[in-house]
Amino acid sequence: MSTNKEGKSRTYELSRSSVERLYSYYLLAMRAKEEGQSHISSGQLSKNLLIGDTQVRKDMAAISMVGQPKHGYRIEEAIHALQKAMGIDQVHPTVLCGVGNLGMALLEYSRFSEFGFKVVGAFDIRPEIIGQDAGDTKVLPVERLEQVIEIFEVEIGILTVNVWAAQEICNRMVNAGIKAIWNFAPIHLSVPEAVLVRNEDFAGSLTVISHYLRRRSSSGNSP
Amino acid sequence: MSTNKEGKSRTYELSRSSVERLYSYYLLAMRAKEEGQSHISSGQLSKNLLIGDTQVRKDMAAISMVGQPKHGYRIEEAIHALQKAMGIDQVHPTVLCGVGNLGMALLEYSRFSEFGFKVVGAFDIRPEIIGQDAGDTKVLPVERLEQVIEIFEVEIGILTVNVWAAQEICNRMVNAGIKAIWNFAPIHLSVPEAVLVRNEDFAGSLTVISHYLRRRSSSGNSP
DNA sequence: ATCCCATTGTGAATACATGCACAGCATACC
DNA sequence: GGTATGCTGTGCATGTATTCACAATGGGAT
Repeated sequence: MSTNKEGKSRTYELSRSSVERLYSYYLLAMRAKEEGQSHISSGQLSKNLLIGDTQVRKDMAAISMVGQPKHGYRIEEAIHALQKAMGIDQVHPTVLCGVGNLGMALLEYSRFSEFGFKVVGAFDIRPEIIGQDAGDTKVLPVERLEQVIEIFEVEIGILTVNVWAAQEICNRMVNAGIKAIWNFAPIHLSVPEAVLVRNEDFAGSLTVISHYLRRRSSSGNSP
Repeated sequence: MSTNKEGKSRTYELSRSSVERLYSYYLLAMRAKEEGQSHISSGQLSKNLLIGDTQVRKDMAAISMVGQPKHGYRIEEAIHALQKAMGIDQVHPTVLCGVGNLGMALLEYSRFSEFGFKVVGAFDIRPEIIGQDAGDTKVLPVERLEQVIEIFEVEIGILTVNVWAAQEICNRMVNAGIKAIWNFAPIHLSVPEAVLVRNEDFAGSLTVISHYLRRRSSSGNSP
């Protein structure tokens, strides 16, 4: 496919699960840099995470990083490549709908800016909280949703509304031009194929934990 | 292994990803029951989710459900089996550490009780919020963490503290006897093998979204 | 200049999850 | 009572992610 210098690129495809690991690499690389290291090896990266060193090398190869035998990857280069692959060197205008506890927590989540997520509007339907401060913005009435999305060319919608409102707000976001939705409502949203939906499924996690702790009630049906 | 009536059981192993789906089935089954249905089919379950009907049947088989040809699964029976497989028919004493915005949001997350998670203590280190209401409890000083865990035989720890405090609090939880940790800090905790850690990795989601929206800056290094 | 060795890079093997195709079955209808 | 039907149950095929095993590399020590 695309080539870079020297025709050496392999341009693997970067799988979904690889992408999810990139940020961990990034964090570790940043930390190592602050500690004055000039290189970082796949072994060093893997030891701090729960994955194998082979995996790390494949991921690095997938973002076109070339390491040096005996030294590892040049940190500066690695950080830059990771940022670029993740796309966190770009700013993405974002809106949030549903300023409940969770919504508010997310608005004040400092890490957003590290990813280039810039919240340009927070919306709710409840008159009593409209106008209140919420992170860097004020809470706006949900009627203004489309306007804000169009004016700021918003790309990302965070959905922290009630289940029953989720699909409707989702539709409005999509129609106004949003390209990705971060959904906290326990529902599978139906959207056009071009729109990315990322579900943050607390219920799944709670189920896994509960299942793990389940004490087989040896009673049951065998008297 | 274990057998139930008629020695018909197969006792498949229930995979991690199967477990994550159980709650969706449970929700749909409950809804169908409220609408007066007596049976629910794999097709009906799969149509409302993003998975195939085969998958549903395999999952149901894994929790020893036997369906009736032409009708599907008996709803009462299915709900009971799902509850039991998930373990949400049991109460799990829970503590939460780190009553920031996210912690507070979780404390007021109504869905907890559906899973049998009973928060018996919320802890923080900041004097200014100790004693404040937090969900059903008050915020306690973190020094009391071990006491509460031991007194109430707490099984679950929710970790919503800062990154740099996460491993230390985690250790204290584990030493006091906690069996599962729901971790919101972007770090891979090291724990004894017997302790379950479930990471709620916002960073992973943010990375996936950011990566998806990334505009290939066609500039770069080939001018 | 030569050799050593920690580390990279990758094809092949494995493990796992999902989807397909079809046999089996119990009910409802004729 | 016989038969058609719609759904279950499952072996097999497919696809994807991870791990294994090992060849290749090149800086640094001698």
